[in-house]
Amino acid sequence: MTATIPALPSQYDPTTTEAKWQKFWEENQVFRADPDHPGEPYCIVIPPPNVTGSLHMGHAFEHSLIDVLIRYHRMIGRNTLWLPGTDHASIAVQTLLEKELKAQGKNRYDVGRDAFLERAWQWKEASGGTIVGQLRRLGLSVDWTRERFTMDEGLSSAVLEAFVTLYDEGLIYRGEYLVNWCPASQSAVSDLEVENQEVNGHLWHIRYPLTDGFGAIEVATTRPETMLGDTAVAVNPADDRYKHLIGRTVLLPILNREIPIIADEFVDASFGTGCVKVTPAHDPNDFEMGKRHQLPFINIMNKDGSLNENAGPFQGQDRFVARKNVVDQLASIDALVRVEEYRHTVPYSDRGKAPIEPLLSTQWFVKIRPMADRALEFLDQQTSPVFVPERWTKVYRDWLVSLKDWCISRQLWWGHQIPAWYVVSETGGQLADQTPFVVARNETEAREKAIAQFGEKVDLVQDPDVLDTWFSAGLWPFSTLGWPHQTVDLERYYPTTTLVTGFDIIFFWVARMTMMAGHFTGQMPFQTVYIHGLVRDENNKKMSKSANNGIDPLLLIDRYGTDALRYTLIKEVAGAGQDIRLEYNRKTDESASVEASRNFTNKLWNASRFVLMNLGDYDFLVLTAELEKNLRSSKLRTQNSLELADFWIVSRFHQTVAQTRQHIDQYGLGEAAKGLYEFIWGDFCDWYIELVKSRLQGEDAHSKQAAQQVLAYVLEGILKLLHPFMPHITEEIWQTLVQSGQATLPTDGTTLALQPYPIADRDLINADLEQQFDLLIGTIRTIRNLRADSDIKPGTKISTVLQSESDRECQILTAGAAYIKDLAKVEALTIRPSTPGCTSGTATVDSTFQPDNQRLLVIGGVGLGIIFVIKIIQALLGALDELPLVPGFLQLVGFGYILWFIYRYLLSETTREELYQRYQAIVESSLGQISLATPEPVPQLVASPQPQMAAGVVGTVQVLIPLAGVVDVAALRGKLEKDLAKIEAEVQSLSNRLGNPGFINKAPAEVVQNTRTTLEEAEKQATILRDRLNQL
RNA sequence: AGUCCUGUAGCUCAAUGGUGGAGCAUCUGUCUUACAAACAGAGGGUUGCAGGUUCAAAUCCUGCCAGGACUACCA
Repeated sequence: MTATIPALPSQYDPTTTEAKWQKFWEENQVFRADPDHPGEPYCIVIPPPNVTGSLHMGHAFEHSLIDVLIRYHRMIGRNTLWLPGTDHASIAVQTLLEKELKAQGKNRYDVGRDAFLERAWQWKEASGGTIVGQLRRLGLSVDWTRERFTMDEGLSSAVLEAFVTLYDEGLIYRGEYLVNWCPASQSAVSDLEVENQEVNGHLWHIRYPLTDGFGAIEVATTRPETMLGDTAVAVNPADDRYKHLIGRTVLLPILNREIPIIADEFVDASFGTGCVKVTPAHDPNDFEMGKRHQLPFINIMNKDGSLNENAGPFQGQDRFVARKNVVDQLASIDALVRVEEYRHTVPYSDRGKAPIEPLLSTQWFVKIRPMADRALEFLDQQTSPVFVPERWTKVYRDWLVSLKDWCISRQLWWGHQIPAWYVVSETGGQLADQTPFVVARNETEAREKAIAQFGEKVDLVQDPDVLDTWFSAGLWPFSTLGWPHQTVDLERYYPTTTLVTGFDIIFFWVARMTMMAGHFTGQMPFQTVYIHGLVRDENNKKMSKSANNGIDPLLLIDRYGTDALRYTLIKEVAGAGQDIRLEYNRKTDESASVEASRNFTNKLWNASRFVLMNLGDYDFLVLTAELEKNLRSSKLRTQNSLELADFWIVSRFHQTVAQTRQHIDQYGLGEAAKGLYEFIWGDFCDWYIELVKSRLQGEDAHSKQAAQQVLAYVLEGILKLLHPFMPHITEEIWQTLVQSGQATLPTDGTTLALQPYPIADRDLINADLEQQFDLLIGTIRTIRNLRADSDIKPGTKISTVLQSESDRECQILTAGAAYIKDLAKVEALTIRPSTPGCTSGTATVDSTFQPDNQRLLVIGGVGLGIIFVIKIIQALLGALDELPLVPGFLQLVGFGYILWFIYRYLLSETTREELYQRYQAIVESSLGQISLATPEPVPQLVASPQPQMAAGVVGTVQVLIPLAGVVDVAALRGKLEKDLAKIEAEVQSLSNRLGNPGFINKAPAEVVQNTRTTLEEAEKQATILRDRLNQL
């Protein structure tokens, strides 16, 4: 059975493993959603990546987060669906294809609409799968059988339905407005597709002479060519400098057009000269002013960005050429006052990468107000959707309140063509702005409508424009599930549970989905919106194409594995929604943080190898079933050879289960991931595995078996807990573990991904036990620490004395004596009580050791030990009888001890048992030394003189290690003094606090009590250290 | 300009108002029979600055400073 195990390499190789399981999951349709599954639905629709895109770190981050949520909910029994897909990205695809055509010396009009679209579909078939293939490498548990595309048949019909309905309801209209024009793509774009960039420009000051000949007025502009379209100059009505000019006219230079000086509140008298040139057809503010004052709207620009016939001598020139020429001419006619260097923001087209021109044109718009108000109602009255983190609610709300009508038409071909047909027969066969139109689901329906209105002889031409990609994206959560048809999926999975996305598209996408969903489905499309942060680069900058600072996730996956990358991204998230930073070295393509996660996968791999190597011939189910039975039948007793360490790790495990679930339920994915790291590496690998090693190699078959059971049980639990975060490696190990060492692909599709997530069993969590273990761990650490400080070689076995005045501490130490000896490499361990105020040199087994004559001394020592015990008994009797007659210091000490001893050990049965165990431990440790072959430190059972000892404190346990050979007293002293100084500072601080009446009176009693307890302990530690120092 | 987020060890981040902890990195030891991608140990802090509230502030309030994001832009 275990034959395959030794063949496992000592380093985990993610490359083959990850590909193997990705293929397995997909082939077995493990993630295919079943509407009939009994669980409560848990559905997430993917934020559709752009079909032209390739995987960037933002995708990797977002999808890792979603996959954790999805895998977790699938494992806790929810009916889970993660629906994937892509959007068609009108402008991006069109730009790409036009570039191709341009390389062939053609444009889209040369090839025609149909051929162009054919090419587009060909391109989509050939290259549109890139991003989808890359998503697969992330190991996402999406249901590929339900993959959608915004231009597939179903979604296209949803778009039609939505458009026609909105139009019929008067929520879509057509009109002439100023839109953001992208001369590069020659299309309108929405406000949101505009990216403002700071540029170094100029502010040109131009003089406009008054037509009546007396003086001139000075205006300033960053776009001097627009002066050709000026139809007024505006001043603030309250501006005393210009009041007298209002109503008079100026002569526009070059064109010599007479334009009025108007008064408008919009003008800021304090900026520049306080005079503004007004170009209503080329500036949004001027557009509003133009409407207010009924000014003429003069459009001076063609759609390609060149100037038109209204630009007079500059007709045909590109806008930037014209700008220079206009400036030159203004200078030549002395109308240019001055040129100022000026830093300002210029709107750029997000896709076309060219400066936007505000341009007057006829477009289609969605009337936003009624839909936004509906979404606001859901938010204000039903707190729907819920935003995580909560602060984004305000951003979302502000946006809904201030939304303006949405321009949805794009002068492009790739996309959903607008279902409006112009009755061109009414306008002489031409499609003009005023041509009447009908809106319908298809041409047949359009023709019927047109005939009804305009008679039999109608010629129809469909609107050539397409809809904004976000129009179809706004329908995504329900159109992908089948809307407008009432499908089983829509019934079962809508509204979806959670939407996970970045805050940069709350406006673009989230608000549009809520508006559309509110309107068409009467409910919000998701219950919760989890807004995650950005991935920043190593310099804390947002990763973006324009900054070219992206880090390729595939490069990191190749180097470290998908699991490592996913885990890194998730572990970095603090709380919900915080930005994360990714360490990266651009020269070597290495990332320290991903490497750390890779190391973690390797740690898990090796821990699992260890477990598998030590399980022998086993049947996984039998092994864990047996343990379950034993854990529950006898809890903390040890009849089943389960011991302290076993109960401890089981308790820690269930604690971790509870904590992990709680974190994930509250979107604390980073905390959950970090918690698992600590448990797996810290508790399980560093402590538990080390603790069971001797049992696995020991003689006690029952103890060995118990350890095997616990190892298997906890390891399987770990794999389940970690699966949502690191799906591949956990699947690989789990398959091997449950197949009793075989690592074959299961033929029945059995997978970790469908196993139930661990449930925390409160009965197995034992806080007291964990606390006890903390003392053992602390003690082991202190001994190791003293060893290192004292230059004791790691391989050397030593003697150690642990002394505490606390019964409880002595009990714990005794119970864990074997662990301490094992992990701190202690050969002779003495645990003994110390009376208060008498922390060393009592009449118990003394801790004086000498490095020679060991054999003789040991024999003598054992003898003396026996005599010592007898003496105690004698002293007990003697003291009772002869107390007044036996003076002397030693006897008094002995008597004090005896009284304490009786009280402590002899009055009850349990403490008598403890005494016996202690005695056993002492005997064992002494006998252990007899078998030593080489000279070792050995206890000399004489009270004085004091030896050289390394000393430390943990809790109120004094840890003493006798030192052999030449001892650096100064170093010992330095160490002790340093420790003491630290403790004394703490004592001082605590005393001060307790000496403050305000604190005693006002602080909660519990806090005061805790402070007192801490002070007592600190004082004890200080006493111990001072004592030790005195004896040096 | 407005809104929001973030300033804690060299780096990345923790700490229900109760007196600052991890992981990486560094340094020192160790190839101890799962793992050197490891193990054991150590050092490292005026919590951005200045006030205020409080018995008590990294935490709450105010103002600055720095970084970042978003929105709107003044021609």
